[in-house]
Amino acid sequence: MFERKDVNNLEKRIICHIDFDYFFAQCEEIRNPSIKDLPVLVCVFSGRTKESGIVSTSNYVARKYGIKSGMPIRTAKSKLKDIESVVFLPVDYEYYETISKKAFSLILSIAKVINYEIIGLDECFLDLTSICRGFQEATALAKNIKNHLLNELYLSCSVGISYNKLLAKIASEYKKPNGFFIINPNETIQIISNLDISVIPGIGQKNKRRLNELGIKTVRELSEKNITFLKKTFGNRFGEYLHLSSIGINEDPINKKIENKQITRIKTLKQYSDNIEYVQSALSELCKSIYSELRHQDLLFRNVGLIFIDNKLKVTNRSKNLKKYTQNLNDLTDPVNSLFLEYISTYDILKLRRIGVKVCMLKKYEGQRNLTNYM
DNA sequence: GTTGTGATCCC
DNA sequence: CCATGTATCACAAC
Repeated sequence: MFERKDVNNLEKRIICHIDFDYFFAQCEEIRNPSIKDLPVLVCVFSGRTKESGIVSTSNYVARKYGIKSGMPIRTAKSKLKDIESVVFLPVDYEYYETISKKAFSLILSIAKVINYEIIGLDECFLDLTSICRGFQEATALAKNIKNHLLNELYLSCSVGISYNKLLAKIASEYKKPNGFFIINPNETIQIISNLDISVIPGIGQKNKRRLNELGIKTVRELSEKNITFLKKTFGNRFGEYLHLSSIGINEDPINKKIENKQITRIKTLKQYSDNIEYVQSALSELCKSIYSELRHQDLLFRNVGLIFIDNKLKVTNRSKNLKKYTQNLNDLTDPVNSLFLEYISTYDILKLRRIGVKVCMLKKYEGQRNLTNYM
């Protein structure tokens, strides 16, 4: 009884964050080790022109030259124009997925955790509270995991251990790549205070800039701001989150049962287009792709949305709720078509660059059969 | 509460 | 004509 109380104390948890290093590019290195010492750039080619698209992930050799995620391929090429051999590869999501699955099943075979959370293809949290007696045991376990990943899958990762998710993630980030770092409770403030605010998840380009404009650059400076000020400036929820994060407090639970809330498919058109039939056929492809994902996950949906991105990269959304949950393809394509026609009717000239289809308000199909009697 | 839209993040 | 694809959340308006 007393022990259980301890385990439930959120301050006393043992949380481990594992992050596979430069994952997509590392997968390519695993497939073809001969490219290891060259800059490797895994790219999303949009198909508009031969070179249009962005860099998804690059290895650390490429990063030395200033290559970053999200950078246009053209920009990356100009940064690397003096380098003799550079490897540009298109994303091969399915291949990365197979490596990812192997890696996580290996991790879970070593750490018999009840509570874990997999995020995307390259990240997970493990709650080691109930299987380790302290950070020391957790360290041994984590190093064991690191070794197995490296020896069996040739995969390097960075690991952070601390007593909550926020700090575990900051810790894994801290010594990347192939890193390992622990943040003990009594060291938290000292370690995080001098870090840039961008180490806090949720502070990206926009929020970093806003905070900088308020004179806040480091975590310490953030912690010195009044919480009511932060709430007023950034909204209640995010403001409170910022304040608590700045002093290392985070009580987010680890839970593996986070279900998809939406499924989106976005596509860049080959050329700007106001040709209705052309766009409609593209939309129809996206619908089919979403439909197969819905079937794959056995999900019903109740909301259908469209995303339009025009030649000026302005984003517009249109969506509508359906009368009830459904899994029919027609219940997807019909609203998509009507939303599209509604949207274009408000424009004289339309230059679409990218289009997207989204379904949300998702629900597992299971059990639904029993409920139909009552509907 | 429900519904629709835009902002932001991360890669 | 450099700028992907996907997910989550806040918030306004009803």
